[in-house]
Order: sequence, then C-alpha cells, then structure tokens
Amino acid sequence: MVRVPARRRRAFQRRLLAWYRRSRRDLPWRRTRNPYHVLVSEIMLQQTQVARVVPKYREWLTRYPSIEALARAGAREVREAWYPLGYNARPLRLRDIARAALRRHRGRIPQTREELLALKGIGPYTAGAVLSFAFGRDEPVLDTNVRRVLRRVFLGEAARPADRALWDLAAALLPRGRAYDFNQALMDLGATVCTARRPGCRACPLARLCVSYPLAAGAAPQNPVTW
DNA sequence: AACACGGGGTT
DNA sequence: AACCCAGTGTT
Repeated sequence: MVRVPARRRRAFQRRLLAWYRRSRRDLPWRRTRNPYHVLVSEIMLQQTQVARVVPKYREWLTRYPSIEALARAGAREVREAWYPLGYNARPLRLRDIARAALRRHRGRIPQTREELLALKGIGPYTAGAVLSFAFGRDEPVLDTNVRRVLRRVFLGEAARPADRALWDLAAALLPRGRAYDFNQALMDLGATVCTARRPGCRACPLARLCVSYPLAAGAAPQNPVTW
C-alpha cells in the first residue's frame, strides 16, 4: 500500500481542483448526467482519443436517442454507425447492454458496481466512470491518464506499480462528495499537462508535490514513497 | 500476467 | 515505424 499523509493528500486535492476550475475542457458528455449518454461516451472512449469520439458521440445520440431506440437496432446497423472507431465488439455490447437494461433493470442503467460489472463491455474503469459521472457516487476511476499521473506524482517515473496499488491510491485521494470533479480533473491533467510524451511540468499545479518533477528539473532524485 | 482487439493521430 | 489513446475479455 502507498501511504499518503493527510497534509499531502489535501494539498493534492486542492491544487488539482483549483487547476480544473480554470483549465477544464468543455466536452459534450460533461454537459449531461443522463446515465445512457454517459455510458455511450465511456464505451466510445475506451482506448480511443477524445477528439475522435466527440463527433461520433453526437451522431450516435441523434440516431439512438434512448436505450429503447438502441435496443431495437440490428448488429449490422450499429456496427456501421460505430465505424471507424474500432474495437468493433463495443457497439454490439453497448446494444446488448441496452437490451439487458430493458429486460433486467426496468429500462435503466444499473447503479451498483456489481450490476455494472456483470454487463459485457463494462469493466472496472467504466463502472467507476458511470457511478461517479452519472450517479454522483464517490467512486474512483483508473484509466491511462490517472494511472500515469498517480505513478509520476507518488511513485516516480520508473515505478511499475500493480493496478491494485493505483486503485487503492485513487480511492484514498478521493475527496468526499467531489468524485465527479476530482476524477474528471485527474483525467484532464493527464490528457493535457501530464502527457505520456513531453509532459508540461511548467504548467502543472502538482509539480511541487511530484516525486518525478525534481528529476525533470535536473535535481537529485528524491526518496521513493513508502510502501 | 500476458495477449488480442481497430483505427487514426503524433512523434 | 513506433508509440499512444478516458479498457475489456480471454487465456
């Protein structure tokens, strides 16, 4: 386990949320809490860049404005509507989720982690995203952005932590009642500042807290975080 | 733990 | 020609 002192945790939360207030991206799925809309965006965003998802997300919701409309669609049709996003099992699973919602959940997207994970196409990331973004629950997310930010800030660039440790860390850092903004902020920071290549440490609100930053600045390596 | 699964943008 | 991308399901 990674232990984070309360003082450092609060500084992390405060700096991240303050940065997000002024620097967040305006994305279409941040303008709704409709669980179906949120789910569509999250399935589309699996291993797929935001810029490529935005137009397809709008088209999809025009063509399939409701769970019922999607549930009625044929396999060929949804696959064509999905092209060229790739990972073409996703549109079929999304349609099957719509059908399962109608048959087993009164036409609604389920609101518990267990029920969400029981649906093919929804894994730990997407379950956390739906719970925090659509239902306002205090649940962490761990995607490629969050994984990179937490690894760099708390463990160092060279660390190869198991997912278990990063999920625990994401959960431990979560400010009560602020999961929506906190999770979005973490992903935004990873996507726009703490990028995989050429991270923008100069613009990073967490640089002063970051284990990796002293290395980037050419200073002596800092002690690794205690496990 | 490792691998397959799409396709397009970036370096 | 690699690398990367709001991961998931299957060995």
